[in-house]
Amino acid sequence: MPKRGYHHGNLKQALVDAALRLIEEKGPTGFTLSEAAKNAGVTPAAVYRHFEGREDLIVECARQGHEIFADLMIHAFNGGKPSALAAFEATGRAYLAFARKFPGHYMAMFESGTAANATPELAAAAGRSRDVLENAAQALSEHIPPEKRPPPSMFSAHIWAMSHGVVELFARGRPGANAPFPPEDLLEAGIGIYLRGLGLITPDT
Amino acid sequence: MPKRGYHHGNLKQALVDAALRLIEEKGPTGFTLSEAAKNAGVTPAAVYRHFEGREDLIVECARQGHEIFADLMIHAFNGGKPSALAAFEATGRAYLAFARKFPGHYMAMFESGTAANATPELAAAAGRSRDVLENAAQALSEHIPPEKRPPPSMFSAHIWAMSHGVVELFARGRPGANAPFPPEDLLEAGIGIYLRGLGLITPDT
DNA sequence: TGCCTAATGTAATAACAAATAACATGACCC
DNA sequence: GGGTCATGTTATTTGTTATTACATTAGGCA
Repeated sequence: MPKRGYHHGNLKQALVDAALRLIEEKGPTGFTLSEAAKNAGVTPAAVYRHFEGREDLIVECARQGHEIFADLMIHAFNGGKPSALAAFEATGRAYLAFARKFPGHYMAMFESGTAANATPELAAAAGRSRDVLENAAQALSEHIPPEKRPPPSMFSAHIWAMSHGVVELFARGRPGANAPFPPEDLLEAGIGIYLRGLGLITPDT
Repeated sequence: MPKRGYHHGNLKQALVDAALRLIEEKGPTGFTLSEAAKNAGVTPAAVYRHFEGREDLIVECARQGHEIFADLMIHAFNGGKPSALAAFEATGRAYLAFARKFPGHYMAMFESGTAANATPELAAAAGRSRDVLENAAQALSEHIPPEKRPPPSMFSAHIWAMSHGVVELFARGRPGANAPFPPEDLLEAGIGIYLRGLGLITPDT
């Protein structure tokens, strides 16, 4: 490898990557700015050329996470094909897949204790990922008998809440001991029961 | 009150109380051992007579939280009276009420990044509160047609996940902006739809 | 080409927190 | 009244965040 000179070349992203690895490894609490700088091969003070401080670095990690998240969800939803229901369930699975595949991003987004509106950029990215879920709920909503149709934003909030709860409580080592079930199965069953409650799945079996 | 002398009298609990106030105010990340000590009227080093360190102090906050939590849930469940369904719904409301009324405890329990099995005492307390929910689910489960009856532990996991998700995402300032609905309504509606999906609420209206 | 300037990284330092060790005080017991 | 141990303090070490002043490189412009 060609030894880099005085200038790093792409320090900003290198710092974000280092921070993500550290957050994934030691949690948002254990993460330190100094260690991220060291892992990027740079002194702590250099970080301040690109970020306002520790908090701002975490916020950027969260922002990038929301961008990836929204893209994944859009891809999973796939414009509502082949059916509104199938697309919706794929979106639910994508939620859990994201949490599994990008744990550093997920922790920065939801477990770092940073306000979602810390910066306008973060708020915009978070809004985008929320809209994806809400659109999926909206599309599926039209198959619900109107008299028992909740507002789509409530519908999507329920799904988001259950998904997030499953991730937080059962896809890590959180409560009593461990998950009694694989989180994927737990979430899929939960969403299935919920959709049945809305009349979206016929109680055939 | 008589000014205390060299000895505090009940420093251990005073430190826990100070820590809880600080966690509630500035989040588990912003909480510092030194400030908790100062708020309790004592030097930072004194803390180490009662706790192994910062982490251990948070763990004790979480443990006390689980004890309160379990007591509240037991009281809400009320032995399954007047009906299994009513008792179960009361338990769900108690979850949210706990998060509202004891935010410091709740954050220490679920947002502090401490493992739930950090100490045997914490694991025991966490197990107790989990059992309460599971028992409530078990009791209600017997009203479900056996062929569509999920294991009670899965049932309770779903409820816990949705409750936790609602608290985390919509009972604070987390995502895009704010909750589009009051968290209480959101959770009650979500649980209602879920129970309908299980055939526990007749679709009369 | 050779300087000028802005961007980028370093060194030095201050303020603060965690943790530990050595010391001081007072409560309790005989 | 004296011993002893739990409890709290002072002092110190180490590590982190953040700031400031300084050094180096890249790239534009004559």
